Parts: sequence; structure tokens; C-alpha cells
Amino acid sequence: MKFVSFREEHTSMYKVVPPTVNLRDLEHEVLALWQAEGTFAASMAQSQGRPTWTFYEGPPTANGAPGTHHIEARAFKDIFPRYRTMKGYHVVRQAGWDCHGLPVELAVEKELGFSGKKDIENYGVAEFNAKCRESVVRHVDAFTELTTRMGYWVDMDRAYWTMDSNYIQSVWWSLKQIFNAGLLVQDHRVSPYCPRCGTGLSDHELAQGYEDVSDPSVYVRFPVKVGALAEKYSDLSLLVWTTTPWTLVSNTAVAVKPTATYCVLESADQHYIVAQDLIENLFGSPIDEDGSIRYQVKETFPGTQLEHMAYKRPFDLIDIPDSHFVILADYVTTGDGTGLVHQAPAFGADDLISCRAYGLPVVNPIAPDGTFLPEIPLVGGQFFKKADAALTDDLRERGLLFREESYEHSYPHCWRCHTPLIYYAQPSWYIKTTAIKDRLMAENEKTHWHPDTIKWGRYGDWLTNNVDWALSRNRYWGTPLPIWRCENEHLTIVESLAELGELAGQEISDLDPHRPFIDDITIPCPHCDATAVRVPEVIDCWYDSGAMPFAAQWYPQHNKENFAAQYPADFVCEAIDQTRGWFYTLMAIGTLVFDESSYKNVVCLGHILDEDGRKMSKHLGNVLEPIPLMDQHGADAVRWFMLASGSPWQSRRVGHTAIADIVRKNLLTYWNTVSFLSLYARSAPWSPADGAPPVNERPIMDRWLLTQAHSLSAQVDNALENFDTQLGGRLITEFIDDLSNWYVRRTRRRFWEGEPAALATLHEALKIVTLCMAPYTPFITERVWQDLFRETQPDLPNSVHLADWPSESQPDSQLQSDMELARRVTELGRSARATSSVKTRQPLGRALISAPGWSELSAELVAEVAEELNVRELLTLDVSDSDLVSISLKPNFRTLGARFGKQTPLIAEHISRQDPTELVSALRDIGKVDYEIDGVDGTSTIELSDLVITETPVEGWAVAADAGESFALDLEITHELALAGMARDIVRSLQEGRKNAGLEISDRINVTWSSDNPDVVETLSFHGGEISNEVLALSLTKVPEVITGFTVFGTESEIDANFGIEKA
RNA sequence: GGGCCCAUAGCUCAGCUUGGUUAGAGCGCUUCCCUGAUAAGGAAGAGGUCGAUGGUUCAAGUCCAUCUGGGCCCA
Repeated sequence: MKFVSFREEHTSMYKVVPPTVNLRDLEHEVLALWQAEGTFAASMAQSQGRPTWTFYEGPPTANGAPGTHHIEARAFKDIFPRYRTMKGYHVVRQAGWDCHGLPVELAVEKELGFSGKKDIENYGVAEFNAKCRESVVRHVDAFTELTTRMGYWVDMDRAYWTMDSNYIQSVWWSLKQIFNAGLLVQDHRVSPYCPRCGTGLSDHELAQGYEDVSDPSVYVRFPVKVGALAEKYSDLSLLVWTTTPWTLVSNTAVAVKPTATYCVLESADQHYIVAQDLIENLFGSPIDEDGSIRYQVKETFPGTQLEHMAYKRPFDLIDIPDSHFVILADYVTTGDGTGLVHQAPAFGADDLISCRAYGLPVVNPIAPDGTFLPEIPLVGGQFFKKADAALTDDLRERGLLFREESYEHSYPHCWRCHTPLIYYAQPSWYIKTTAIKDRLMAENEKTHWHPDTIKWGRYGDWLTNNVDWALSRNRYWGTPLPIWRCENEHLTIVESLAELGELAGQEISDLDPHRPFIDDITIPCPHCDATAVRVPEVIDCWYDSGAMPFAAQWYPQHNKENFAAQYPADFVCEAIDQTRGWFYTLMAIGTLVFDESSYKNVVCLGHILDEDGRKMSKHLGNVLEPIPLMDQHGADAVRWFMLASGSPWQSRRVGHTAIADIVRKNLLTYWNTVSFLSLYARSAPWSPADGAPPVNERPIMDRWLLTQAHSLSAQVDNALENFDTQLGGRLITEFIDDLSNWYVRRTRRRFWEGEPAALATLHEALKIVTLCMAPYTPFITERVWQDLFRETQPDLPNSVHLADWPSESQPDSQLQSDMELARRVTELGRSARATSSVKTRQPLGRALISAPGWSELSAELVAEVAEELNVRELLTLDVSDSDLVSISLKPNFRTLGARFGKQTPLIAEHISRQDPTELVSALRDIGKVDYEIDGVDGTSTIELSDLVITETPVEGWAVAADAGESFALDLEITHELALAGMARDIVRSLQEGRKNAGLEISDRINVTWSSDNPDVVETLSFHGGEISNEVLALSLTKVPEVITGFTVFGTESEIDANFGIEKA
């Protein structure tokens, strides 16, 4: 495609906008422009002093390369700050990087080929942590590149790093607040632990290592020792099921469900206590095949009645004082097993919680290497899983084994060495979040969730079942827990290096607060004369990120005022997996430290899947690399996909076709409209400074387009205010379609003529839609702003991203609904044309239209429809002219149903039996008709609105009808119409000839023609002026035979003539 | 094993809050039309038991229950 060239005196202030565009190149040019002009900084400076709208960036963990899913969250994190900035707010956007934690350590261990803590200790903690730090910096670079490339405006120069000394000290300060409130304590916790590697594992690792195994499944009798039931029934036992016989050594209690029904059952002279729901599973049918009674239920009672019932434990191998009775626990189910659950609190998280509620001790006979302690009889020194056989044998010999099976299930294994993991109680530091549960619930109540089902669904459930936060990790690369302990168990917590230095009597303000350096600092215990050393743990890195509202400001040592102005956030946004992650830690820490949640609005996104609906993973090889994806389609298109294709809250499939579609449908259509304006404004030439008639004096199409544009800005404003990017996107797409395929299509001719009203209208409409799109697609809109607006309207800002949201004005809803009607009628007209097989270029004389409201439409609007359909006259079909019209009726169930309820079908049937013409005439004359209908009480009154009427002309016309509106086309082609049709055919042929000859749109031509066809001769003589005008011909000359001009094209069979075109 | 979300055309998705008798859009497919911005546009057509079953209702894609399948989170 060639660019249009212009003579010097024809330049307007618009830049040349080529009709084709390479979005990738365009985006890189825009990035360079923003860089050169410091646009983001200008936007921040310009909004300084305005009301703040606060956004918190959830820091991505810098432990790997960013993926396409990061574009999703970042598109949302970008659009709302941009939108709010346009709405007059100052939106601080500080980037952040999550630096600590097991994911980083694991990545480094992998790089170094390590297989556990021993390797790290041998390598040296200082060296290892240095590698972690280096790995973080490396991965942050990749995130920075992604962030810049996609146009996510966030202040990366002032980014917070959770490994920064000031950040860590801020975290320490908050921990001290919590500690002082008595909510930070040391306790036991059960966590998955690899006995071979000697380390606990995170949930993330756990998920990678499930393997299917076959374990023993044993049912064991626990004899009941004392109490009323034990006296009443001989040999009474609790029947208990477990798949981990090795934990029976540590049996501490038996749990039952308080609300379930239990019973005493007699079978073969033995008595058992089991859940009633499970009797048949355990004992089979009550009646044997030969009719004898197998067992008998003696009595039933609720689980609560068993509480505190003492029993004889299965093994007396280790000492567990004050234990061995029945406790109540809600988590017990009666879906499998016996309904009585063996409790070993050292090896089960649920067990630990339930047993702790009864003050039971936690006794752990397993050494850190996974073997039973050597002094224990029977199993001492055995690996825990290997002990199952010996223990089961022993139970069998003592007659306590009721049944023995094997059980297939998935069990977590170490993903590195495939050793079965052990759930293992270890001392651990906790934040007692359960103590502030009510406050958390109250804060959640005030929070606006999008979608709101999360609030009391997934997230609310999580809060309701809140457990204390296990804060500590026995690891290396993390924020050290700032607690020093002396041999007398006195605890001292510090809030800063300054405080620590004072206590230690050393100047350490420049000390790296990480391990191992911090571990070397000892202090004299303030409570006694012993020396206190730091406890070895680091903290959960989720605490780091949850502390960012204040830690990012290095509060309270720095930025006290800033912090107050920016707490809590108006907006946070992450994917749904953060409900229990960052969304929780943010709210919990905010509530713990400031008694107020850290955010007011939260947008919770669904996950991104591949084209086949599978999760993207390196393992499956279906990962979409983000930068190549954006370079292929453009970041704007990818952003648009994330923001507006499908529900953001739902998991969505992302694929090339969907994104390519966005480019074609939205971005290129928009771009071409821009190119169109530039082309004709420059051709005219015209610039906004040249002026245009006031809007109310412009043609109806102009007034309509502008009212549509104003509606658009109001509706998109409303959608984004409610965090609904999908709706906003749909509205913009519809507008672009209206603009390109209705307004420009209908108005094209006025642009050829360089009409200021049309140019000014399109200019203004493009400005509004450009502003509305700017937060979605910051690149293409910026380029358009530079090309169409920056030069032509010097009073406007230098960047679309420095502009305000378009001001609102009252839309003309009458005009909008009139246009909708006109467009519906146009559609019917096109349909009628298509069925008639008379081509659109052939003018027709008249059409009859029946549609409510049609007769009230302005002549100007009717003329638009007539021209679009190439029909001379559009008449209203007169219903009273019953020779021409046939009427069909359908009952309107919506209005009838509301009035008649159950009797609706009777009324509807009655209506459809009436003569349609008579009924409609009567209703139009009188307004209502009364019927007496069988089965319906009293008189039934029918009104016009109770009917859906379709009026169609009788035979001989080409008809299209839909939903009560119809269009009938008179197909008679008079000689005069035929000539007019031929004239248009000739124009089209000549235009094509011009195009083939490569002429510019403004080139003038001379045309020669020859033909023996009398119709052609008549057409050219009758319509010659019109034709010349259309094709910019200075002359239209008949010649005996065609002279070879600039170009010659072949004979059109229908026209039967030869033409020659020559550039004038 | 528990909780939450989802299921609509060959594909990607609207519609469900507030029930109304012809369930839409885009892509793809077939035929035709139109084309001095457009990688466009228009018309017609093929393509749907709205996951299944039951219920509520005069009326269910829409409300309720159960089930099946998929996803996520947690064990």
C-alpha cells in the first residue's frame, strides 16, 4: 500500500497515519517516547496534591522467570491506577519484590546440585545466602523487562525489596508489637518432614511428591476400663481404625464426632463401640445367610456421651502421662473407618489441635532420622514405616486386632529422594491469630470483594476456620526472627539494628541482618545475667509480603506521614490462590498491628489456562512465553484479552486465535478509522483550529455519534468504577463497530468533500474513545494521541496518559433509540434486498415499512436509511389498508403472565384464535377489548401491549420481518431506475480502474468510452455529470474506439462498453 | 475426604442477579452481496436435548435439590 502524498500547501496539522500498522514496532516507539519524555514521572508529578487513591503491589516472588499469568494480574494492576489517575486522583504505585523463602532457596539448591540442609551447612550459610541474593536480583531483571514491555506503570526505581535491611527492621518492629501484645509464642506444630533429608517441606513441595502406595489398614480394639458402660457390657472395646500402625505407639486419645450417633454392638460375645453409620461396613448384614442373627445393637447415644471415657491403650512402650480417654472433634467423619479416630498428636495436625484442646501431652518417640528411639522395646531403632509389621503382629498375638486389610491411597513423598514423609511435631513460633478472629471477620465484612462470592465463600470459610499462624521456618534465607533467648528461657525481642546494637553494646547499624551475621550477635539478657543468643528460626516469607503496607515505607523509622496517607489501600489485586496467601497475611498483619485491614477493595482473578484448558506448566510444555507473545500480537492485544475476554474471575483459556481476533476486530478497526480521519483531514485540508458548525447544527449522524461517544465515556466510567473491565471492553468494542461500520460508512461521502462538521465530529468521537481505551491499551492510544491530537490541539496534554477522563454530558436517549430503530429497519431492508436478488447498486422505487415508532422518525434519519438501502422512498405501511397488509399475532406472555397468572395459557389460546386484523383494528381504535373466556373468572381485558404484532404486505413484494417489525420492497425496476443502476455500475467500474491504475484519491482523470449499447449511451448522457463528479473526471468523452490511456480495463459484460482512464 | 467455582453452537465466550414461549456474539464453514480507510463490512444458511435427573411455577438456560464431569484450594 502506498502512502498518500500531498502538495506542500495541502498539509494540515494531522500527522500521516498509514492504513497499515505493525503493532509491535508501534509499541516499541511508544516505549521510547515515554522514556524520552518521562511520561510516567510527569503523570505522577501532575497529580501531586490531588486526593490519593492507593494501590499496593503484591510482590512477585523472584524465584523464576515470569510467565504469561503475570501479564494477567499486572494488566489489572495497571488499568485501575491509570483510570483513577484520569479521574483526578494521585495514585502511588510502588513496585516490590518478594525476595526470601524456600522457593528461592530451592532454586539455588538446584543450581548448586544440593540435596538438603547438610549440603547447605557444609557450603556455608553466608555463601549460600549470597547465592540466594544474587538469584533474586537476576530474576527481578526478568520481571522488570516484562513490566516495562507490557506498559505496566509502576515505580520500579523506588521498589521495595523484602531482603532490604530497612524492610527487615520494619518487619521486626511489627513483630515486636505482636509479641508485646502476647500474640507471638513458641509452640509445637505438625508439619511434613523428610526424615532422610532432615528438613521440613513446604506445601508447595508436598504437592509435587504424592505417590500411590499400599498401606496396612488395621481395626484395633481399645478395651474400655471403667464407667457405666464398661460395667454393663463385658469385653467392651472402642473399635479404632488406622492406616499408620506405627503411630499407635504414640496413641494419646481417641476422637469421636460430637454430633454423630454411636452405639454398643454385640457380636460373637464381644461388645464394641462404633458409629452407627458404619455398622454394616464393619459387620455386614445383621442377619446371616442362614437366617441367624450376626450381631445386635444394644443401645445408641450421641458422641458427646463418650467424652472422657478411659480406655486401655494398645501399646505400653513409651510414657504418655494423663492420657488415653475419648475426646470430641468436629473433623471426625463417619464416612469410613469406625467413626472413632486414633490420636497421635505428634504426627497429625488435626490430632495436635484436638488433643491440645484437652491439654494432652505431645510425645514423639521418633528421632529426626525417622527411626524409633533406640531404648523403646519392640521397635527401637526401626525406621518408622518398617515398624508396622512388628506392631501389627504384636496386636494380633494379644487379640486386639479386629481386622487387617491393605489400603491404596496417595501419600506424600519427598520429591527429591522419594522417602515417605512423616508428619512430625516440631517446636515452632506462632502468631495467635485465633485471638483476633472476630476482628478479622469484622474487617472482612467491610471489605469489597470482586467477585463478592469470595468474601464469605472461600475467604470467609478460611477465616472462620482460622488457626494460629505458624510463623517460623528452620531455614536460612529469610527474615531472621528477632528474638534472643538466654539459658533461663528469658525472651528479648528487638525492633531494629539500633536497639540490638544498644543491647549488645556494639555499633552494628550497617550489619546485614540476615543469617549467619545476625546469629553472631549476642546480648546480655536484660532479665538475668546470662547471655542471650538469637533463636535459630527465620520467618515465613508470607509475613514479609503481608507487611509491605508499612515495611515498604520502612515505617516507623522512615516516612511516618507518607504511611498514614496511604493506609489502607483502596485497591489490591491478585489471582485467587492468594486468598489464603497474600490477601490473608495483608489483612491479618494490618489488623494485628494497626487494628485495621490493609485494603478496602480486592479484585480476585481466575487462573490462565492453555488453549486446551490445561494449567500451563513447564512439565507439559504448554507454557506461553510472555515477551514473545507480546511481540507477536502486541502488548495491547494481550492486555485487552486479559481485561475484557471472558470473566476475569473465571479461569480462562488463552490462545493465539483469540488474541489475533482482538487485533483484527478492535485494534485495527480503530486504527483504520484514525487513518481515515487523518487521510481526509489532510486532504481537505482541515484542522480543529479551522472550526466547524456547532454540534446542534450538524447532520443527524454527527449528533448521534457524539451522543454515543458521551454515553460510552459515562458507561465505561461506571464499569471501571465497579472494577468491571469486561463490560467496559464490550462497550468500547461496540462503539468502535458503530463508529466504523455505521457512522463512517454512512458519512464517507462527506469526508471526500472535506466537510468540517464531519471531520470535527469524527475527531471528537475518536478523542473520547481514545481516552476511554487508554487504560486498556496504553500504546496504540498514545500513538493516536500523538498523531491526531497533540499537534492539532496544542491546549491538550502531551500524552493521552496525562489527560483527564472525558467530561460527561447528558446523552440524547431519544436520538439513540431512533437510530436503533433506523438500524433495525436497515437490517430488515438488507435482508429483503438479499432475498430479492436485486443487487444493492440497483436503485429501487419504494419500500413499505411497519414498525412501532417508524412514522415519527425524522425525515433526515429516514433519508439515511433510504440511501443505505438505495431505495428512493420509504413509506409507512398503513394497517388499515387491509388489501396490502396481512397481520400475524402472538401473545405477549410477559404482560399476560403478570396479570393472569395460572390462566395465562387460556387467555393466550383465546387470543391466537381471534382474527388478527379485526383484533388489532379494534385495539387501535378503542385501546382495549373485553372477553368472556371459559375457565377464566370474570371479564378478561386485552390491551395492545398484550400482543406482539407483525404486519407484512401481501404477495408481490420482497419481505423481511422480525419481532413485530417488517420491511417490504417493491421490486419493480422502471427504465429510469435501470439507467440509474447502470450509472452506479459504471462509477464502480471506473473506481476500480482508478485503484488498479494506482491513482491517489485526489487525482483528477480524463475518461474516454465507447459503446454501441443504447442504454449505455443514454446513461452516460443522462447521468454523465453525476458520474464525472463521483470519479473526479474532468472530461467524459465518447470515442469511436478505446484509446490506450493510463490504464484500460476489460469490457463489463453487463455494461457492454469500453473505458479508458488517463490521469489529468 | 472437605470447601468453592465452572459446564450454553465445531472453538472462545455473553445471557442467569430481576423466570416470559424464536437462547445471542465473535471465530470457523457454505452461498450470495458490497467495497476510493479497513488484514474490513452486509445478507442468508448449516450448527444447541443451554452437562444429567428431579422439583418449584401458568411458564425454567435463568430459581431449588441431587448427580456426573472439569478446575482451584485445603487435607
